[in-house]
Amino acid sequence: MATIYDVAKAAGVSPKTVSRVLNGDAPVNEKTAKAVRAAIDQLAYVPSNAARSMRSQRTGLIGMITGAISLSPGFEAAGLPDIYIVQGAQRVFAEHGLTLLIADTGNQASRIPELTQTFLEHRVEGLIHVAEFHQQIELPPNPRQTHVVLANCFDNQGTPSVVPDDEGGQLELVKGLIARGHRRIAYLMLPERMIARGLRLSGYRAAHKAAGLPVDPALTITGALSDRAHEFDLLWDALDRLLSLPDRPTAICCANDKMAMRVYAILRERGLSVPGDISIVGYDDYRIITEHLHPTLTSIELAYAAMGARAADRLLRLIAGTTQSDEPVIERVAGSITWRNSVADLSKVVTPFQMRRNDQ
Amino acid sequence: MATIYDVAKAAGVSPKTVSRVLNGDAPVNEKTAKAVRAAIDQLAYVPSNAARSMRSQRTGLIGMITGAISLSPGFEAAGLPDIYIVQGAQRVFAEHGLTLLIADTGNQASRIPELTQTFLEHRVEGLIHVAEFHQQIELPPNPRQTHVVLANCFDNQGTPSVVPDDEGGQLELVKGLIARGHRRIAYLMLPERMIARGLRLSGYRAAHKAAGLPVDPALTITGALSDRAHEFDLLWDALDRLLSLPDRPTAICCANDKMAMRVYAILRERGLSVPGDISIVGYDDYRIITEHLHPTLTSIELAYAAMGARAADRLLRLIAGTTQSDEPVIERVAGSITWRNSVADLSKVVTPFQMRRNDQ
DNA sequence: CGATGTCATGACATCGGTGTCATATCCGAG
DNA sequence: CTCGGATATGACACCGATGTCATGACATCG
Repeated sequence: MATIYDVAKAAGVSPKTVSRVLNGDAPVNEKTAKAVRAAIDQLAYVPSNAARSMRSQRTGLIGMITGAISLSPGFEAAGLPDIYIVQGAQRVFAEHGLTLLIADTGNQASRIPELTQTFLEHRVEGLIHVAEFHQQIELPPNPRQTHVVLANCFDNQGTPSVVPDDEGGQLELVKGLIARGHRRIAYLMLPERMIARGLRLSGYRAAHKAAGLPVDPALTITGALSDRAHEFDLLWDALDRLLSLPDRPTAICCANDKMAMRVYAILRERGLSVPGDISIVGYDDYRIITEHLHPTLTSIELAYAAMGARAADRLLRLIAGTTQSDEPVIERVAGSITWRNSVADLSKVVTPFQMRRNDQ
Repeated sequence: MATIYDVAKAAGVSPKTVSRVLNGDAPVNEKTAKAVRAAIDQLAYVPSNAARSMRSQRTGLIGMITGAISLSPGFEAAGLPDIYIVQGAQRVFAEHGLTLLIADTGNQASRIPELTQTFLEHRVEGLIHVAEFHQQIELPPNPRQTHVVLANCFDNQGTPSVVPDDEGGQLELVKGLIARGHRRIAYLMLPERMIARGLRLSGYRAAHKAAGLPVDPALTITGALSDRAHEFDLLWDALDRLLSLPDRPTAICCANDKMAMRVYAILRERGLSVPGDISIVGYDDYRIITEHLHPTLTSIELAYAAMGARAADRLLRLIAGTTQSDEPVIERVAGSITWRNSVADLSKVVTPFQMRRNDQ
């Protein structure tokens, strides 16, 4: 591949002049510059980043490690949208002329040190760890040779993090249901060990408190298991308990859209209509489900792309040294709610005919 | 950051000896090596890939460009799993000690040249273009400075490609239905301009031909639009036509799982049961849908991870110069079918009781 | 007209490794 | 004892850019 010397020779100038044309860091006579550019085109010259970064100490690379980071495995991998975090971040970095290096742990936290080492060899200017679901992690005690930001996870070492606002999200969702006249709102929760479970439950309670409504413990039930086994039975039983309550709930919050999809099926099997007999909301706003289910499912997005972008922003500020001293270590990103047809508005009178029209 | 000179000084040896310890390319006295390793640990030394690759001319980097590559926009982005292609490829490259650089066009084909330029500056050893859905693309007439492989797309320049085996997939799917006693099989097709539409239709026909069955044109209808508008109405009408045929189909092939999900809803609305009254199969095996729908949906996977891995393999062989001369330019990857509860086996007698048990 | 400043360009060192070649040491064989 | 050969190590140049500094050609000003 052609070098800057080849170009210099072809254009009849010194390499340094070619460099100046490329970087525009000093005035070059227009005629000379034209000759240089011609030589560059003719030789299809592409400057070497390796050589450049040796002098400048800037590689323009950012590392990203995805996949299960958790040192304690055992959760079913969501397997899905953490990739949107990557996309969100990539977009921001691209705008700043930075290129993203990515590596996946393939579910083995033990591989993190070697991947980090590789990135350090490439002299990344910063590193983002992305988890598959909101969780606490523990990074190997790596001497911090570079800037690190965590996305969709956090640690107890004070590493800057960007996570979903689970508490605020559930709060808004339940507030919205209350605003639509619902008073008995059930909540099918995530598996026990998941961080989001507790946070969302707090949000659920806070919404009740804000509206002066009591929280009935009979309405909050675990709706999913971490190991996936017997999940359908669990859900069936949970709904059984909810529906046989003396004062049946008018709405059910599901821990995610997948669960909502199953709840649809179970309710249908029992001859109950959504939202006629009972309203359903999901979580994640996983569009392929929410928009294509029938009726379309109300849900709140897990703002993955936004989290990726925010994490990237944060890393850029760390690199630039412009981080505000009063920035919180953990930054929460809220997603927005899309109200679709799975929720009945009990505060208005709705005839069956109107309802049917609304739905699709 | 510490350099090899710092390490050499700390260990009381020459830089070259440190280099030898790192690379093991020449014998080093064990005592010396131990001192060097101690110095490396103590200084937290990480070798610089930039410096190394300047001499060795090997960067260990592979570039990947994702996003809509099509020069003719207008299709609804699948938005889904082209990212699994990235994962599949990443895994293979990691095994070979290569690191993946990724960039996204953000749906603008016009950005490809600049992204390619960036990768060339990083001296990638090869480049993979990934498309969001199976399509023909046209790469800018880039002087080929590096090896290129296409994934999920192909061109007319003879660039090595890895694409899904749409024809074979649909063939097997329909064959499977025929084997289960279905004779009237409808097919709800993809939008007109999509490559996969024609290929799958061929597969559908080939399966009929192989079984000696006639192909009824009334059974193949477009079930989706590229622009998403009025898609639900289109599907409703399509089903209307199918269900009012004198000899109603016993099975419907949907162009993808999303469509199958909607078909479920429409059939239910019409009081038809799946698979009691009619069997449904999807395409893509998008698990979050297929496994959680009720009844679970039979589908054939779009083997994205496998495609990524195959593309990576192919690129590695190109780089190594070990490509077989008789390799076809376009390599097709078949996905496997998972038969779930949405298909009735008409070749056996099934009582309603048994059916219900099978289902979940 | 000489001093000063600006513009355009080049010589040279340098970034941090590794390839090449030279050299020192030690061993056993002849 | 000498020599050939393996073993262990270092000196030095080089990969391809760019930062620093120097220099020559002009233009401007007092």
